[in-house]
Amino acid sequence: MIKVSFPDGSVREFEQGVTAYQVAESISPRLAADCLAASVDGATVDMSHALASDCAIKFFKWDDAEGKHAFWHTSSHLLAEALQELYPGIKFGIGPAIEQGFYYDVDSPTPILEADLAKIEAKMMELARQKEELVRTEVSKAEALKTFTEKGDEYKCELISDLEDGTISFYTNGSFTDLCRGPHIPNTGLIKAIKLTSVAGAYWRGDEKRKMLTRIYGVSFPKKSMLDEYLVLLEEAKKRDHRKLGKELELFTFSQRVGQGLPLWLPKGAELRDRLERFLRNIQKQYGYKPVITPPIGNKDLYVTSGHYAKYGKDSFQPIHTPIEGEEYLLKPMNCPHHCEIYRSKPHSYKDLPVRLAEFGTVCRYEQSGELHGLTRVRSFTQDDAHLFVRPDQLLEEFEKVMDIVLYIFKTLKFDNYTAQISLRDPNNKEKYIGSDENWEKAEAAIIQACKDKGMNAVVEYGEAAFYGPKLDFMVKDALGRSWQLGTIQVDYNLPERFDLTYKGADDKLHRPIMIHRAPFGSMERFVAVLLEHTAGKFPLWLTPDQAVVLPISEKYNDYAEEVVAYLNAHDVRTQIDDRNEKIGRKIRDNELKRIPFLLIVGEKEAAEHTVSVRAQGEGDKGAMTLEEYAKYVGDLVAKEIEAI
RNA sequence: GCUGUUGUAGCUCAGUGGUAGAGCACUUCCUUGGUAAGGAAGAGGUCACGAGUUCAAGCCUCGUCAACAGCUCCA
Repeated sequence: MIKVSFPDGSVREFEQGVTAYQVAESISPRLAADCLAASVDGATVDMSHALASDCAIKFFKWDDAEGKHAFWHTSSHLLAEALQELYPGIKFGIGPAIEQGFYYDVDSPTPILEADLAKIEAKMMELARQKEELVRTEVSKAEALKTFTEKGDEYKCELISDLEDGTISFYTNGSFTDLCRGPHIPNTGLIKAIKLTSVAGAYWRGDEKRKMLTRIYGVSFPKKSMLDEYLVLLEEAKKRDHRKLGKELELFTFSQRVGQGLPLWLPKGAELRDRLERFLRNIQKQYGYKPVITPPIGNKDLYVTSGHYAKYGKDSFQPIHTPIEGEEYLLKPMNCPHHCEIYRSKPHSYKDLPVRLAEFGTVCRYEQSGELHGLTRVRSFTQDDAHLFVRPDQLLEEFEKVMDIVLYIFKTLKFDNYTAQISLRDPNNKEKYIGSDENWEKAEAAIIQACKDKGMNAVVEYGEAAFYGPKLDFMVKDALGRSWQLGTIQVDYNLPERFDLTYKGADDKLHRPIMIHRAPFGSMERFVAVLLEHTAGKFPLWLTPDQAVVLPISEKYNDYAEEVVAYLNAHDVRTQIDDRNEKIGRKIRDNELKRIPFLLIVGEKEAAEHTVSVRAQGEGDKGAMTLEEYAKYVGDLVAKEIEAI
């Protein structure tokens, strides 16, 4: 007999070799039917896993992440089985579960097109209805290689050759056997609804030099109604897409004639962006930053010195050749080298440091065409950039102060579900980076220490550092769950060396400052994009383009409405008039759809009493206020939003 | 850059080889109103661009440009 303990603390005895399923069944058959996978001493296993000794068990259902993961993983095997039947000679890469569904990478002799997805779905459902059991077998490396060599699956053979002998398992469902670690759900009959969402290319093993396989994405559910709900949710998310909202709210546009990835900011968008910039400028002023301005181009030598040319020269807009032979300029791809030259423009004493140079600097990068994405990835964008030149004894404090700025901004704008990511070098690929190990270690230690001091829960990602130094990045997800880097803080020992930056110490000797690169928004473009998706276009009052629209009941009150508009604009409430010849219900509807925070209705009564009837977005009629009262009311709301901390 | 999909009026979209369409927006007129769509009339298109096939191309073929999904990349 073995002792099995449960999450509630209870312990029960079972025969040795009892399966996880049987344990669940002994509690209730209902539970057993709902369980998709189990955890035994912390390792996720199949429900058919036999318990060999005393252990702690936990069951995973659909509502658990592990349950969904097993469900989708099995769905990918079901997809593979369907593909194997429909496309003879097809070869398989990998087919994992992902955050929202699953995919399988395949190499098919006949191309698989989007139009084929319905047919494949139908085949999958047909196979699912046969309630095929997922059977696990453990095999030796030699056997595994033999199986897939005979099958002609070279991708699987490559995967197997990287595995340790003795750890290899196969899973079989129906006619399909796959190399797989598991775990899987008990049988494919649990899969009741399937949607194959897209087909796309994906490089084998993520290497663009290798063959591009066909990747089929899908999502599946244990109930048909869940799929319907999922599709509705997806539609809702698409309504928050910043590209759609940017057009609807007249914030920005693109023109094929101007060029790909080159955003045009419309008046409302430009004003909004200006408010964000002023907001940050005010903060930076308090933190001792000094504004600088640098040109939109720079001599190629500047970027050769910084090392950027060697690393990114090919990905920049190519050198501009001037009428004079031999001169070469680049469109500025980053501001750091310019700021280094500003630092060099005079000698510095240790007493001058830290020097904090800030610039809303517009940069140009020739991003691959396939990478461009709305305002989140463009070829010309403005960084809310600053470079801090600090002494070693100031590094930690200055780094933490930058973190305070980023966190203050996120808090004010209610970005509460960000991820802090410590981006370090790829330890196996150090040649991608410049500078000594010693400097990298110091820089990494400073970031880790700062996160510790601030109690910041950060994930560490290797291989995500900049080529000159490690970073602390703040990642925020868009409406469809794609992660974007917004704020970034970087520690850099390398550019000060390359530019030979110095300050004179108390010892009368020259010392090297350390640079902190930072951009709390990241870029104005990307920040506005993600903000749009987060707020679904309902910006906070202090940022929103039009804070109020005055709606006259009829044309007779247009004159009074104009008075109201003039008064409010003079008292810092951004106000427009809707003087169209329409009924009041129509004007309310149209302006609500434009996400105007306050609608001010004026008719006979208001004109006589010198008031406005206030209708707040999502709240309805708030009654009449005098103009003075309303202006103060809005002013107070705005003040509260900006001092949110 | 790569794989796949798409491109028709300001917006959302219908139109699969034979005289370019709808709804909304826009303009004018009627209506002058009290908290989410009042009525009528009108104007608006080089069917992304360029070649080709055809008696005839928005529709078929090829190329270019751009957008979308994903991969790769991201100073």
